[in-house]
Amino acid sequence: MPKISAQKLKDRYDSILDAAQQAFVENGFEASSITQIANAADVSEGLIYRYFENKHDLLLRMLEAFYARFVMKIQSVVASEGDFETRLRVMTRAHLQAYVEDADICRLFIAEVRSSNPNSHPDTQAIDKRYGMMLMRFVQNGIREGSIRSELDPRLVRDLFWGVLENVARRHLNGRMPLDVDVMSESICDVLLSGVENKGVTSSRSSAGRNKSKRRNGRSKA
Amino acid sequence: MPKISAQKLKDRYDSILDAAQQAFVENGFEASSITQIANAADVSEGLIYRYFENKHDLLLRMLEAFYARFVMKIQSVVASEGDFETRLRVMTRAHLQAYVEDADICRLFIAEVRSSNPNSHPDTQAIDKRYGMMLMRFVQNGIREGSIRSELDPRLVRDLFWGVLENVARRHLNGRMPLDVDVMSESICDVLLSGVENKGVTSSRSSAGRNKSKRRNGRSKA
DNA sequence: CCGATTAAATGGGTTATATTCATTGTAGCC
DNA sequence: GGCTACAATGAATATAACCCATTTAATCGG
Repeated sequence: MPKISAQKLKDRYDSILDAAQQAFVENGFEASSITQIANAADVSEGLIYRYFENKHDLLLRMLEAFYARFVMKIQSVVASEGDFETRLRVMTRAHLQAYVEDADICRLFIAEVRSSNPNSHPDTQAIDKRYGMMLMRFVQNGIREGSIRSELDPRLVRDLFWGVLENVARRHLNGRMPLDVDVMSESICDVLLSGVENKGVTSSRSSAGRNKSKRRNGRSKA
Repeated sequence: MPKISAQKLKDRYDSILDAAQQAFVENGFEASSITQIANAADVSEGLIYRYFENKHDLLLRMLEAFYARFVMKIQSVVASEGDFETRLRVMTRAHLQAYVEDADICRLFIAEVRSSNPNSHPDTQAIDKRYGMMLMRFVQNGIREGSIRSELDPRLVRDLFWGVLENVARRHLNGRMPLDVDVMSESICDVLLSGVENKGVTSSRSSAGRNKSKRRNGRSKA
């Protein structure tokens, strides 16, 4: 056969990837078979192994493509004007929105990225790392602009943002509650910025403002 | 063959579960074979299917057992004396500690619980739910005691706690950074309680205290 | 103590599916 | 037009979960 044009190769590649994505999203990774994907993509089973290393590699490439789109979306939105708080609110909304729109892929994405241990699957780790770096830059900008307390470890702040976003999204995806993206993202930003502590004197107890000074700086240790 | 004593049955069950846990932890779920587990447990392959529905069920039972221990640990520690803040610090430390001690099982746990979609695997969801309920009670106590702002949605607060714990733990497990549990848990509690916002007038910008009143109550909508 | 009963345990057989590879087809080039 | 290099095929292979007919042995009634 021929040394086919680059375009044709790309098309074949894409059609296999598309078929795989649809299969994985509909039936999950395990329940999707190479045969089924091959049929859907109108190629032989063997050909898949010319374009992809194996079934799992097929999943990874699919997730990478999804992730690239995801990051692009978030970044374009974060690059917008406005102070840190505005950008935080916009980003949070976009982030949740993406989860809601592509719930099924997100599940696959999270499962894959979270499960792999670092020794195997460096590709997976790389996806995760890029994601984290984007958030990290975001936080660092916030610190630079003076919107985030500069004594905080930016990595911790990033994990805080990251964690609450993923958790809120996941709960709404796995539960059956519909997620009002606008309302929820606003609440998230509020609590991220202000913390949960009750600074008023509402309490029956006096725990609220207790040893604040000690906490803010001191390593009291336990 | 005999109707064996309940004790003997329990022992067999446990020995299979132990072998499975070791295999899964060392090689991961996929890479562990029933044959290998059967050999390690000194039983025939077929017998495993008398005690467990299938390989995946074996994983679930193993994770349930792990999770039961985990919750017990946390609960015993949270039940301790002290105000909300103290309990929060103690719980956070215990939580991180557990992650560090059983890193490999935690990875399996997270992967399994996070990946499954709600339609399949109700057992998995149940594990997750109990976990969430424990945290939820914790938060509600904090609100009742007046330590957490009562206008916050407790579910959101729970997701905040949950998310940052998991994310911090995961990053340290997957990266190679050692995690200083005491130091990190203190930082986490600080930021959870106080939020990230810079309330001082350090900033070159005026973003810090800008529309605070609007934020605290109003649905400004977007 | 014995043999009948019944459930535990075995392990070879079955099935399902990812992966391979010897073979076939064909696009581009001389 | 034939040559060649590579795309493409799909039957064959390998592996591993899972099934089931058969075997083994605890328990108990006599």
